[in-house]
Amino acid sequence: MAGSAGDLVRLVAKGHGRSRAELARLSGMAPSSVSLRVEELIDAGLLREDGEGASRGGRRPRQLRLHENAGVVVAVDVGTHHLRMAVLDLAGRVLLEHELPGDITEGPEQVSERLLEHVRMTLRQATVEQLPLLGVGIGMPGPVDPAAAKVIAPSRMPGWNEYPIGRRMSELLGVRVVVENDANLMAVGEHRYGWPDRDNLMAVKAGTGIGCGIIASGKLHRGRGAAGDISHVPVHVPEPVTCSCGHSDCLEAHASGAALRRTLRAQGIEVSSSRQLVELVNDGVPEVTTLVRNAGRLAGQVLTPLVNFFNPDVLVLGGGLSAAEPFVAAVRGAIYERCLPLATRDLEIATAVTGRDACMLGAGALVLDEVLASEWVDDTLSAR
Amino acid sequence: MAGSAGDLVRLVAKGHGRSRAELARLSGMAPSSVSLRVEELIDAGLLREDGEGASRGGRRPRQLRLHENAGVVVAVDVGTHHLRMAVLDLAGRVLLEHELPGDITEGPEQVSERLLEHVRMTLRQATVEQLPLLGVGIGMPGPVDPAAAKVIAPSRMPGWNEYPIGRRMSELLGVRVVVENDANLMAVGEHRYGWPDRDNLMAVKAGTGIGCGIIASGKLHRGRGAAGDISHVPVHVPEPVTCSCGHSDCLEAHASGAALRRTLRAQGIEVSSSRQLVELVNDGVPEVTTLVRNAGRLAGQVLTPLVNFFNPDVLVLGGGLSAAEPFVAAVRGAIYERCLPLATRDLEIATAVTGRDACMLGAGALVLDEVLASEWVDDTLSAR
DNA sequence: CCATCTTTGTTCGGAATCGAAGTTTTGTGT
DNA sequence: ACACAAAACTTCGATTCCGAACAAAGATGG
Repeated sequence: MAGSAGDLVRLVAKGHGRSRAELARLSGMAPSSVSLRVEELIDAGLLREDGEGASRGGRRPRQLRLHENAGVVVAVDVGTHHLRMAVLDLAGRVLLEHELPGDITEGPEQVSERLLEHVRMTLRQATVEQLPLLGVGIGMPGPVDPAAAKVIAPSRMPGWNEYPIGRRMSELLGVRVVVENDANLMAVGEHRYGWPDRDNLMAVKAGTGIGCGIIASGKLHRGRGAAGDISHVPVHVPEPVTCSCGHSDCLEAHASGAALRRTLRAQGIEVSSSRQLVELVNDGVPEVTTLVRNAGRLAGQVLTPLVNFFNPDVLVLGGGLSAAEPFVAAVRGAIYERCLPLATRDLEIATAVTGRDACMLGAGALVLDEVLASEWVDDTLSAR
Repeated sequence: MAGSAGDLVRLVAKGHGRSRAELARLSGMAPSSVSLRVEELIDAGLLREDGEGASRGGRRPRQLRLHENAGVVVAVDVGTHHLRMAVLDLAGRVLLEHELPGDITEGPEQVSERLLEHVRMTLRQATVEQLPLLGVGIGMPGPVDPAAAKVIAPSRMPGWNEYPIGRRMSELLGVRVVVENDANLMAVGEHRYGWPDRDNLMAVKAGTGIGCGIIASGKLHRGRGAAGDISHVPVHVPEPVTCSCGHSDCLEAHASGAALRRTLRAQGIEVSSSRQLVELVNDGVPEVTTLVRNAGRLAGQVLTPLVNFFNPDVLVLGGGLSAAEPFVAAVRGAIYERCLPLATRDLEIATAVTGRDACMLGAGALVLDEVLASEWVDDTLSAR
């Protein structure tokens, strides 16, 4: 019925449309139509007025925002050793957030059971108790087929291949569920929360594994579904290490958190997580620092041609290793040294603005996009 | 006035909308509105009916096409040693086409003078004499700033830096002129004429230089303006050769047509053009074949990570060297050997469908997009 | 402090768009 | 050969949407 109500809601959600006049400009609709439509959306409980903004030389705009009681989404970041979860309102603001340890190798049944339990528990908390759940976004540390909402051909997740986690959660929670790769989500999250005006962005997630998410023209680029893989690019190293893919000079086999821990173990230094690795770097343990710096150099070596090729506005460095300054410095150095001046002139290289939350927030942003693009908006409108 | 007439024309132009019913489905407009609007467009001379199509179980559709007398665009491919030119109708069909030798090092004044003269001469030919010129698309063999319609920082085009060829042609011809890099245009041309349903495509142009054009989600990806550069990626070679960028292991310095000719000259074999190079390969001259195969291997080595990263549907090989079978075979081999199975499983690797016309046709497609997205459609409608 | 210009938002009549029902023309099944 | 379904348009009344003028609120500048 109401053809373009969704457009208006989406503009408000992204923070681009803050007043009726601005919505009219951005949506191309007539100011009068926008006014009417906004009135309906307010009546339906989707939008609400939020005081007045600053004048720009005339009457002050009556600011609009999404009504905080309209509904919430749940965003989940499933890591190899943790489960992070948040409840977001429709504008993407975090209402609740918590993390618990986990182990993805326990297998899909175990993990999704635990996940489900925690989602339900979280939704019973006072802050969000009465609010309808509209969707769930889940990030997984491996290749994902978003259409089927399954993990496919994962390397460090035994038992997960083809497990239909999306369908399962969707059936049990009764809402739409989107599943996506964690590096892709990091790109989405950083784009949405950190660099909303930069339409071409690469986000490198260097943690236990190494992956990259791509935002092209403001949208997540998936290619045929596997885009962003940088883990099996050959790098220049003296000693070959056999990778899971069968080659011996893959970036992942030499520069991932897992690879670094393996090397340290051979030197008699036992490290259990990427976080501990970074602590050792910050404590100034020379062997570890050298290793991490070298990993950064290798990552930079791989990223250089990709930056020339894709020519992004921003290169975001995230994941556990990005908390280690030598890693970041080495990546920066390699890129500035070897990329074309034309490609680096206006390039921003930054660590993740949203830090450890990037993937989780990306999951939220993705499912929010889906919800706001769905029939839900029109249905809610016509329901009252 | 007529808000969405342009959408309909564009759908017909792209070949997606072939009947009123199909247009209604694709545009989202009501069938009745489409019918009325189409009637107007036919009256205005923009569309015409073109017989009936095959039935799909009911009444046969009355097929629509752009009226061939509505106007034309000129597409130009400025090469280092040639000038190719065509006149296209609004649907992108070639009406006239011709090539003449040229030398880009003569400088911008000389070349654009010659270009202008030939455009004017071509437009006086009987086939297109009465038809209004609506735009010109120009491809240049170097980096281009499309917004300013200038060449920037070219390496093999002395005198061209910042030369405002777009503005100059536009002033003298009185129509809009778009200027774009040749590899980008090859991607556009191949996407439009060869792989219209594949939305992610890489087109490698291996001729005198080496470049790559990117189609992401169906649109030309420009990044910050320099996207697609693969010429200065380091490759593994025994003997360093200093490149114009100051490094010694750039792909371009070892695998471009210019580099191969230089190497052959050192061996006492004088070759004047990429075409002659390919002839020698086809004649089975072993030194040349080895060299070209090695160039293909190097190009493949550079493309491998890019294919993993971008994960396209299609990789198009074009430019002079792509006519040499050993070059193509070596690229294919390198990619299938080292890319991820997930990335190559559904990947098509093909030589340019439109052959030597790719860049020129891409220039036409690009300017056609601009014309059909401009006010021209609405103006023509309201003019009668 | 008042006139003027800007910007925001609303009112209301006319025009464009929709959508449901109808017409035309064809495949399909019996 | 016939009824029936299906697809491609067309007609026409009901609705929506636009756009120009207006009202509200405030900045600017003498």
